[in-house]
Amino acid sequence: MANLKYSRQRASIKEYLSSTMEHPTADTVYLHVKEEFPNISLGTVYRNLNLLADMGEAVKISTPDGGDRFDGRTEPHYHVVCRSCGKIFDLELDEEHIKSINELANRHFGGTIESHTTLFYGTCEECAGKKSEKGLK
Amino acid sequence: MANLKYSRQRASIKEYLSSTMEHPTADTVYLHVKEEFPNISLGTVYRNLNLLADMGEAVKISTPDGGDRFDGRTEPHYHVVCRSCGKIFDLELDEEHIKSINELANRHFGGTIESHTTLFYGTCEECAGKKSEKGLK
DNA sequence: ATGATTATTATAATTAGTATAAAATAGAGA
DNA sequence: TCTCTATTTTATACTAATTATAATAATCAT
Repeated sequence: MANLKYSRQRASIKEYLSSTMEHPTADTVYLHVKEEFPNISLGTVYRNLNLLADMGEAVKISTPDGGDRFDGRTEPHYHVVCRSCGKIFDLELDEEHIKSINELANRHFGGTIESHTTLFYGTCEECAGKKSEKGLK
Repeated sequence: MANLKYSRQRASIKEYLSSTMEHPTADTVYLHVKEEFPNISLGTVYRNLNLLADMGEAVKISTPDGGDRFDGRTEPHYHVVCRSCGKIFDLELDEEHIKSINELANRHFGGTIESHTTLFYGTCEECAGKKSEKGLK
C-alpha cells in the first residue's frame, strides 16, 4: 500500500531517536536534525516521527503536560515522568509481566485488547537526591 | 495556600463529570454546562477541570490523538480506547493489582514512584460486533 | 450590608500539530 | 546514464487545543 521512499532526513531523525535517552519532543528533534539539515522543515519532522511510530520503529508517548514525546526504543517498556524536573525515564519490567497485563485486561473487558501504555509518576533519583542502586536503566 | 471559593459553574462541571461515563473532552463539558449557564466561558471550563484534577476530584486522561479527556470517577482504574470508534471505556482491575504495580515499578526504578496511568488499546465490544459477557463495566 | 478576595466572562494570544502547493529527490526502467 | 513518475521536502498557511489577561461579577467573612 504505502510506497515508502528513502530520505536522508528520515534516516537522520531515526538515528537521532536511537541515539538519545532523552525522549525528545518533535521540536527538540527538529532543532537537533536542523544541525545536519539546516533547511529541514518542522512539518517534515512531525510527518516522519509519526511515520516511524506507525511503522513501529519508534514510540509516541503522550504526556498530560507539554507535547508528545518520541522514543527510539521499541521493545515493550514503560516510562516514568519525574514530577519535579519533567524528564522521562525508561523503566524495564519483565516482558512476561507486560504481556500478562494485556491478558488480564482482556478478561475484564468485553472487547479485545491488543496493547497498552503505562506512564508512572514519581520523583527521579536526581531530584530525590538519593543514591540507591536499584534497577534503573 | 489556595483559598478556594465556591462557584456554581464548577459545581455543575463536577456534577456533569460524575454523571457521565463518556470521558468527555473540555469542549464537550463546555457544550453541556452551557445549557445551564449559557454565558459560561470555555476558559472557565478548562480552569475548573484542571482544578478538579489537581484536587483529585477528577482524572485527566491524555490520549495520543485528540484533546485531553476527563473522568469524574477517581477510584483507581484503567481505560481502554477503542481503535475503531475512539470511545474510552473504564476498565476495573483489582485494586491490589494496581497498587502492586507501583511497588513493582519502585523496585526497578532509582527514584520513587507514586502512581501510574495505563491506557489500553483495542476494539470495544460494539465495534468488534461480538456479544461476550466478560467483566465489562 | 460592606469590602476584600476569588471567580467568571470575553477576548486575545500561544502552542502543538496538520494541510497544501511548488520545488526537489529517489528509484525504476529505457 | 537519462528520463520519468511517485514520493518527499520545504515554506507557509492554517486549525485545534489550551492558556493568559483585564474588566466585571459573585462569594463569603466581618
